[in-house]
Amino acid sequence: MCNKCDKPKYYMTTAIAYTSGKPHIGNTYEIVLADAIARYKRSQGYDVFFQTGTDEHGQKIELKAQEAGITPKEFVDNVAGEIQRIWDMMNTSYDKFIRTTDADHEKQVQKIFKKLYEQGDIYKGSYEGLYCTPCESFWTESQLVDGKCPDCGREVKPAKEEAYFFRMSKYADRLIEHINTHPEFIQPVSRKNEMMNNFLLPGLQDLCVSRTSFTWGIPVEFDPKHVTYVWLDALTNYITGIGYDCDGESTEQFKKNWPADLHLIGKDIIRFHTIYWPIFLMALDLPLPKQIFGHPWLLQGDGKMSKSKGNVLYADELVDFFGVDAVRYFVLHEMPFENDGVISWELMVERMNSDLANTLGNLVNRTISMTNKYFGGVVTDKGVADTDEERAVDADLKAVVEKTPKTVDAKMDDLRVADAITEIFNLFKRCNKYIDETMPWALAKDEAKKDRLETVLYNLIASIKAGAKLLESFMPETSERIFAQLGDGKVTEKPEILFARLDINEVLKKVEELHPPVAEEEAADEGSAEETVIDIEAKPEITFEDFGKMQFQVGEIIACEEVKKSKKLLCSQVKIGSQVKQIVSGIKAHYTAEEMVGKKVMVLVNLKPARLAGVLSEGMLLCAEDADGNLALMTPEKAMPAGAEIC
RNA sequence: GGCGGGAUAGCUCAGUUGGCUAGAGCACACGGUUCAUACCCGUGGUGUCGCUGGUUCAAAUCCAGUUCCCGCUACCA
Repeated sequence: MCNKCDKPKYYMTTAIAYTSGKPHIGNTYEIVLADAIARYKRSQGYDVFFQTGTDEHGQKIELKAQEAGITPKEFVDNVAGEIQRIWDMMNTSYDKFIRTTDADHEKQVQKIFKKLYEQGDIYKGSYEGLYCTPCESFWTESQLVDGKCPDCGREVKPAKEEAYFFRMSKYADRLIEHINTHPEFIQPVSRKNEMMNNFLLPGLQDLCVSRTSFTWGIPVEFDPKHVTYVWLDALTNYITGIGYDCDGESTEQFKKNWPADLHLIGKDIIRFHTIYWPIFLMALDLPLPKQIFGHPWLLQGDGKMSKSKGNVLYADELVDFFGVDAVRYFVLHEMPFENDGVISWELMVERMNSDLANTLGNLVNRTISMTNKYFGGVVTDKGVADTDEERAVDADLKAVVEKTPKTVDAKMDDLRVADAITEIFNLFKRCNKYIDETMPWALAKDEAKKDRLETVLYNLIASIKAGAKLLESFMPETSERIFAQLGDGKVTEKPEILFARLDINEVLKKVEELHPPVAEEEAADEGSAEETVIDIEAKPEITFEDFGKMQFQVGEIIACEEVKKSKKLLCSQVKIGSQVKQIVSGIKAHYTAEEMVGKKVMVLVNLKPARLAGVLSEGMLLCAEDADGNLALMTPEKAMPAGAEIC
C-alpha cells in the first residue's frame, strides 16, 4: 500500500533483454503483454511500478564488440538504445529501464556477492566439479559412485579451473515448502510440476556464479580475476532497480514495492526465476515475489523462420504494415495462456480485416456517419423506448455494456489477457447487432420516431465509449482516437478510417519485395557467414602432444539403426580401415537411420568405449553444432577411403 | 528412460464439481439489410468428443489399458 495515496502498490517486471543483438518478436511480445497488464492495473487504481531493461554482460557481448572494433560498453549502448526505441515505438509505459551496466546496479551486485560469500552461501570451488584424468571427464558430486568416477571407478580430483558456487541445496526444502503452500506462485501451474520433478525433488546442484574466462562482467570485489556470472548479475536487477541495498540502506521505493507482485518472463527461463531467484532472495533474507508467469512463445506460422522463405518477422516491420495498435492487438489476442501462439502475415491480415476493420472500425464509422446524417453530429439522451421490443433491446445492450468490465476484470486477474480482449470485442459485436435490431435508417424515415432514433444513437455512442474505455490498456492509441472521433457532445464531421482493410495478396507481394526469397544454400551460407557467428566457452590450451593422442579417421557408415528406449540416439556400424566399430550418437533428431548409411564421416577412433542407453559405443562421430543445436556431420571434402587418417 | 500436458466441426479452440438435443470464432453456403471500410445481422451442416474396456440412471467429463502428439528432463563419447 502506498502511504501517500493509499492505493495498493503493484510492482511488476519483464525479463531484461540480452543486448547481443536486435530484439526479436518474442521479446516485443513480452513487453507489450506486460504493458497491457501494467496499464490495466493502473486503470483499476493500483499504484503500479513497471520495470524492464537490458542484460548487458557476458562473453558473447565481449566478442561481438571485439568483432565490431568497439568497446563492449559502446556496443551495449547501441543495442540498449535500439531496444528502448522499439519498446517506445510499441507505446509501452514502463516506469524504469534498468541496465545491468548501471553503476548502482554493479555496485550492489558486488556487495551482494560479498555478503553471500561471507555468510557461507557462496564458496570457492572448481568449475564442473571433479575431474577424472584418465576419462578426461568432469563430474559433479551427485554423479559419483562411492565418491569415485562412475565410468572407471578411479579417484577423481578437483579440476584446476576455479569458480564460485552458490550452495543451492541449503534452501531447497524451504523453497519446496513455499511452492507447495503457494499454488499461485508459478503460472501456468503445469510448469510447477516440471520444476518440482526435474530439479527440486531429485536434489539441486550448486550453481556456478562466477567466471574467469572473460572480463566483461561485474568483477568479484575480493577476487577480481572473477566476474559475476549471469544469474546473480541479471536476476538481482529486480531489487537493485528499485533501490535495494544489502547493508540495510534500501530506499523507501524498495521498501514500498518489494516483494514484486509479478515477474513476467518467457517459459525458457522459468527455472531460473522459480528456483535460483527465490533461493537468492532467501539467502538475502528478503520475501519472495508473489507470482511468476512464464508466458508461451509466438511462433512463425508455416514452420520455422527462415531467410529462404522470406518470412522472418520483425516488430518494426509489422508496425510499418499495420500500425502499432494492430500489432499490439495481434500479439495479445493470438497468444493463448498456456500454449504457443502462431504468427504469420496471413493471420495478421485476417485479424486486421475481420476484427479491427470490420467489427470495430466499421462500427465507429457507421455510427458517426448516422449521427452526422440524422442529427448534424449532436445527440442527447431522449430516453425513448416505446414498445416492449425497443425496451428489451435497449436493456440487453445495456446489460452487456455493464457486464463486460466485470468479465474483463476476472480475465485480467488470471492474466488471461487474450480472453479479456475477446470480451471487449464481444461488446463491439453486440453494438453492431444493436444497429441491425433498431434499424436507424428505418426510424429516420418516420418523423414521429425521431426521438427514438436519437435515443438509439445515443445508446450506441455511449456503448462504444464504454468499449473504448476498456480498450485503453490494450490499444491506447485506438482508444484515444475513438474518443476523439466520438467527441464530447458532438461527433467529428469527417471520421478517419481507424483500420483499413488489407488485401492479403498485396501484402504478401510487398513482403516478398522486402524479403526476396533466397535459395536455401545461399541463405545457409549467409547465415553462417555473417549473422550467426557462434562463440563457445574457451577450453584450456592443449599441447601438440595432447592433440597427437587423438586418433581421427574417416569412417564409412555401413549400417545404422535407432536405439530403442532413446529419443536421440542412433547406433551406427562404422567401417574404419579393415575393422568395424559400433558408435552411438545423439543425432536422431537431425538424421534418419537410412540417410546415415553410406556416409563417410570423421571419427574419433581411440575414445574409451562407453555404454549409452545400454548400448556399447566405441568412438565418436564428429559434428558441427549451431546455436539452435542443429547438427551437421563432418565429411571429407574430397572422396577418401574408409580408414584414412585425419591429421 | 523419468515427470507432466494434450487428442472435440474443414481450421483454431471452449467445455467448470459427470446431467437437458456437444458449443464459440474463422472459413464456406444461403437469406436479410443498406447507416457503414463490398460492411453488418440472421440461418445452416457432417462431429463414432483418439482407440478399447469399466463404474453409473447418466461419461467429452471419472477409472484402467492402448495409440499418437507436445513440454520439461536424462542419455548426446
